[in-house]
Amino acid sequence: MSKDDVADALDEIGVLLELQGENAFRCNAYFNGARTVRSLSADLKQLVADKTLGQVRGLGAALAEKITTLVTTGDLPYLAELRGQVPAGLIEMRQLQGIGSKKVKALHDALGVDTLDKLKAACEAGEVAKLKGFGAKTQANILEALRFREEAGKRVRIDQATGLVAALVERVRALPGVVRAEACGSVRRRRETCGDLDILASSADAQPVIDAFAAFPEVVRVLGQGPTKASVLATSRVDGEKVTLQADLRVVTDDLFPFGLHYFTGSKAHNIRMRQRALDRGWQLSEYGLGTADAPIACKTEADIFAALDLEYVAPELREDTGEIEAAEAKALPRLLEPGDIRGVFHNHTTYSDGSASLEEMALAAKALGWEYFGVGDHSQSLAVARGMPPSVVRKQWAEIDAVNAKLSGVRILKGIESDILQDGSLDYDDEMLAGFDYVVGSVHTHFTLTEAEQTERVCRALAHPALTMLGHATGRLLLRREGYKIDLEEVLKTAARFGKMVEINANPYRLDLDWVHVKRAKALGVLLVINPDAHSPDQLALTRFGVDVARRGWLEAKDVFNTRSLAEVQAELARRKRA
DNA sequence: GCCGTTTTCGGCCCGACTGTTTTCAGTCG
Repeated sequence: MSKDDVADALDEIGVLLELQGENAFRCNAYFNGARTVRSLSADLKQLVADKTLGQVRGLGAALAEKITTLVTTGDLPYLAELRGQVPAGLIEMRQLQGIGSKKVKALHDALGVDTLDKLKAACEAGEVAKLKGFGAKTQANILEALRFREEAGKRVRIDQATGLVAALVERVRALPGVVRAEACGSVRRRRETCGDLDILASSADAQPVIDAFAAFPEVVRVLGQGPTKASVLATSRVDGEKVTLQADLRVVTDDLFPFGLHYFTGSKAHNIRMRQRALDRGWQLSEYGLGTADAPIACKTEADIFAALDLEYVAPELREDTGEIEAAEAKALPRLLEPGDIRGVFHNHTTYSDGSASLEEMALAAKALGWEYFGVGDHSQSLAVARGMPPSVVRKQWAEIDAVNAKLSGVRILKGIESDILQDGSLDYDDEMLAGFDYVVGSVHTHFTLTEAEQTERVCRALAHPALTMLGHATGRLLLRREGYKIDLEEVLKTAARFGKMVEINANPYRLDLDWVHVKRAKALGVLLVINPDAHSPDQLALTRFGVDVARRGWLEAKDVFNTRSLAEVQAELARRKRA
């Protein structure tokens, strides 16, 4: 049972308790516990085995016991019991915009409503409006929430969110009287998916900014609008795909901008720690300032806020309360990887398999990005659906690479391959052919339904192969579309460390796999990481930036990432590995 | 349910906005 499975179970307990009217702090303890487990960088099974779960902040005796039961038996009788007490439909009702556990419980208690269909019928019959605490407006809002359930409220990928929020921020900046405007929230923290957009602006006069925002062409519905804040549903086409998200704008005076920026960037868990730290000093921290009412502490930037609390500046990507406060206090934060540190990439496709551009076009696009090398990693022979290359085509590609390299200057094409990891864990092609490549990326593209033990053994066997250089997209997930295959990543990372193999951060925004939590773990285990765009066209090389985001969220520095090295260093290292 | 080293009880971040109320509860972030 993975961390996410355990966290999901804890979240569900929290929701079920809420729906029973349980004390909110007790419910929050489960939500906090879920978040803590989700972002644990240590191995959960190990913590269970060592009986040290209870030492993790946020996990007490009760949660430690339940997590232990979940991890060791794969089941939790307490959760099953709660499920039996609460109709499943109530959880769906709770997910509606504007409806929380209290209202769901009231609807259930008073009207016996326990499905979305019954809720709709009750609203249409006018029964909901008659309830104490409800009214005509609430009833109409519930109907609206039911109608928009399919359209909004869904998370989108970071590339989609970035596109939409950039358009909105640009419009806000152009409004009269706006001094500064920034995207905050999960977009600024560079999470792999986003559920909404947070925008902060500063202006001496908020109302006109709010009113203009609510009338932007991207806005399809205004969810709420006050003097300093507006919530809207905004939509746009990003790369041809329709993206609809809730977008919140807050407008503050410019002297409050740093506090607002910090507050609305979150995460919630990070903010709670920061507020607590302020309280420990007899101060208060909120979006309106730091200090006391009598003695506010002026801050011009976010860095000033951290400094006032005796902390190093914490980059937004690290603000998850996963140790960044402690590290900032000890002045031991990593010097995070920067996009400009990247000097080339290794896993990309050309027309030799399922890419859309030639070797030369791809290499020139890499050069245009300022890179020194472009590693090709077309598909191997077994993957017929992606036009995997039989050995004869590989030799043809090698000849063309030599020819293009002789012609081009300022960029070097490296002869790589994305070799399928076959069902038994062996690599595609025989050893002689594999030895002809500069490096080998090993990836799983088939047999996703093996058991976790089988999949783990398969990948670990590939990692043990002397020819393998790096492991591609470790779980095969497609964000918001497909779960990754079941695999014990802890075992995979330990095996990679044992054999000195690199692990890829696949920068395609559909994948972002290895995820940031495991990136942090990989670094702790001494695994060298490599960021690859898995580009199938020249413009996709720029997707590498999303991989840099993941690396930063995983606390990586330039030295932790192979493709920050120069061409000469890369060639020397690859040659050394082939001799070993 | 978790936490704490002035602790084992009494707190738990806190403000904006909405819709229901006529002072506040619920929801959200």
